[in-house]
Amino acid sequence: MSRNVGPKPPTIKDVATLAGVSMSTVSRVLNGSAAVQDETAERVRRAVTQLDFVLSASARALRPGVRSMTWGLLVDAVESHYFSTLIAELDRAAQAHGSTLLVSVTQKEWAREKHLIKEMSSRRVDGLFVVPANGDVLGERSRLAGAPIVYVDRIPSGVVADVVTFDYYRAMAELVEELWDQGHRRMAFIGGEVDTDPGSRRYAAWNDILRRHGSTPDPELVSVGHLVAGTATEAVLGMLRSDQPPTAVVTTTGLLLLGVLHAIALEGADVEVACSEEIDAAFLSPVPLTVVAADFTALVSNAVDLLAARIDGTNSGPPTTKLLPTGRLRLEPLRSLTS
Amino acid sequence: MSRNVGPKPPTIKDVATLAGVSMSTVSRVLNGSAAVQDETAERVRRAVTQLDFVLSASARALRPGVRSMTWGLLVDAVESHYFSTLIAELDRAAQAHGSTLLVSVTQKEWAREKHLIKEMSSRRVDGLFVVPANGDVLGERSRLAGAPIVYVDRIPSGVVADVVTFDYYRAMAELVEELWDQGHRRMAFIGGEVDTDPGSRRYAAWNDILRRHGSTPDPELVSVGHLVAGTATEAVLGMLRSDQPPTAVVTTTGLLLLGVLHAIALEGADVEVACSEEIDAAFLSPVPLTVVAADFTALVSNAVDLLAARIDGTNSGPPTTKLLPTGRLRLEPLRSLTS
DNA sequence: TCTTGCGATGGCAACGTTTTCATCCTAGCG
DNA sequence: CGCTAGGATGAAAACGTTGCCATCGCAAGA
Repeated sequence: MSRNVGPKPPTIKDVATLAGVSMSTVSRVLNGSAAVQDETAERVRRAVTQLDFVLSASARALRPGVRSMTWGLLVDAVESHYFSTLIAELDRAAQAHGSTLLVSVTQKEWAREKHLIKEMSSRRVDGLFVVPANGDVLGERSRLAGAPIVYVDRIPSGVVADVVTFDYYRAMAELVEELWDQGHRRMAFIGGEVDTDPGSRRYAAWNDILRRHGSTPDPELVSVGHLVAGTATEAVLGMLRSDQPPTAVVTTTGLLLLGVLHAIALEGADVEVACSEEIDAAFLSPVPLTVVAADFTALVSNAVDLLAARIDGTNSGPPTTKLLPTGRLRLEPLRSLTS
Repeated sequence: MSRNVGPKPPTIKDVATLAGVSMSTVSRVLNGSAAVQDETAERVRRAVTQLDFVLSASARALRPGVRSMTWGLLVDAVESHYFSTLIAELDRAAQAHGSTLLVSVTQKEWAREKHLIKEMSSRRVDGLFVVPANGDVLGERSRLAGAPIVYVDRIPSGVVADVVTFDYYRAMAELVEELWDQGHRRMAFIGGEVDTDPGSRRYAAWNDILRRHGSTPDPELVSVGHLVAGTATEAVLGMLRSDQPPTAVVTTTGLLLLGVLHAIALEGADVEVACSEEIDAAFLSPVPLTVVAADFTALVSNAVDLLAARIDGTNSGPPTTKLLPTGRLRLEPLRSLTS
């Protein structure tokens, strides 16, 4: 049970001693917070490299009013392409800004999100990006003090807060409109969670557009609550094998799209498919596909600008919600089933 | 430019005052580090909830010998399924252990990896998981003191360190052997970076197995250095259109597999494909597919056990390298091109 | 009754920084 | 030559927490 003690990391005091100056001077050189004579500064810098010294973020964070140059990102779950893209873009943006991004996972549990917000705050991140989980029934979210928060992609329930997300309602509305224009009258809807954002916005759009055209969605063709691809596959198989199969299938996430395509490939069915998210294997689809193209770079740059303005106090106005527009991508199958 | 100052978060002193005890007692209650009378403890706990107090991780980390109950994960890049799986599993494991996982991205740059290791150490994480980037020519990696490090998935170059990875050499060797046994004599190899781990292990296996069978890989059928799917697609297209097309294509990552399948789908070619990584859209493949199945749960639990033992000093022996075995998955196409 | 021992609690130093304040030195000016 | 202004540097007080040590009170044993 020998304690694992490597040689303790050097402190600012060690650097000071080696350079023959005071701790204050070292601090000034490292932060550029005050003028230091060139020669002295050079000596300090040499000592720093020689000792391979880095300032202790913990000790630094203790002083009030000091930026940690660290941002936090709380993501609800780590499934799909969508999540990697978000992290990659945010990390790039943070790096460009000179900050470090720390990521953690809430597993879609509100209790965990709350805990992690506190945890990150206690590590004194300058600000937080959060993909909110559901479950805040007591409106606690609004009472979370500490670092400023920008909610990303999902709209948190029952709180006025800074949010940046895509206009998922409009995106889905356009998908359904397009299918309608193509003449499809028997469309199926395969969805995930529809009580919570952004599933709720997509589901609402689906219903609204059909009703606007005087059509009521056939309950046989609506199947929601899917959390994995497998159940979506089964649902679609059932529909395709019925006496009145759909001519088009609308779905929401990339995960479910794979499930849907699986069923279609198994049956060799000839239906049109539309999805609210992209997937990178889209070119393998056996049927025509329309997907919503979301510009994550725009999402991230909006979120970053907003958070940065909150952090440095440039923006102290009321919370804002920003809905970003989306594009659309139509893909014909490379190898049609019916060829 | 109004400073964004919310009401300062409460300190342990505030809790002590409210509960009518000393700071020491509050600390004892919160850490369970010593006996406190039930009634007193209860009063403290009430004060804590009333003030919504959380210990400052920064201040706490300042004391020597105190665990932060935080682990760091440095990942080289955020592409592909592989990466999400790793994070998800590690996060689960950390949570089960009672620790928080902080993730950051090295973007495959050694300088950034080094900086982030220092950064995380300065935040006093108890230990680090690192998917190493390449570029450590000076052997600096071994001189990184601070928290214990377990390298994951990739073997860092030129350093003796704790590593947990899959046996990618064996996995690739088995793939090639299997194709050989099936009678394939013109196999193509599409690879990414082959100078660095794990690409180098895979490339070596490919070469070794062919040579062992007395066959020399046809240079026309070997194309490496692909970083995106597009170039792989072009390479495979060229091969398929030549007068002596391959009968099988071997590739390494999920990203490249998609590129390969794209070419095959475009040409309507009838070749066998093998890949060293899984993809979730495998069922859409137009041709038979053999993929290596890697058990990430095993990878993570091995890494976690190792790190935990290093942290609490249970294991202070020399560094170990662990190569985990892999499985194999054969998938017939749902809808064959030639049907 | 006096002592001893122990359980519960409080006081205080230390952890590694930043920053204010004071001090020192030098150059410039009368 | 004397005085001052100002630039460079050092000393020391926080920041919020933990752990050692001291103190206090009370019960048990002599």
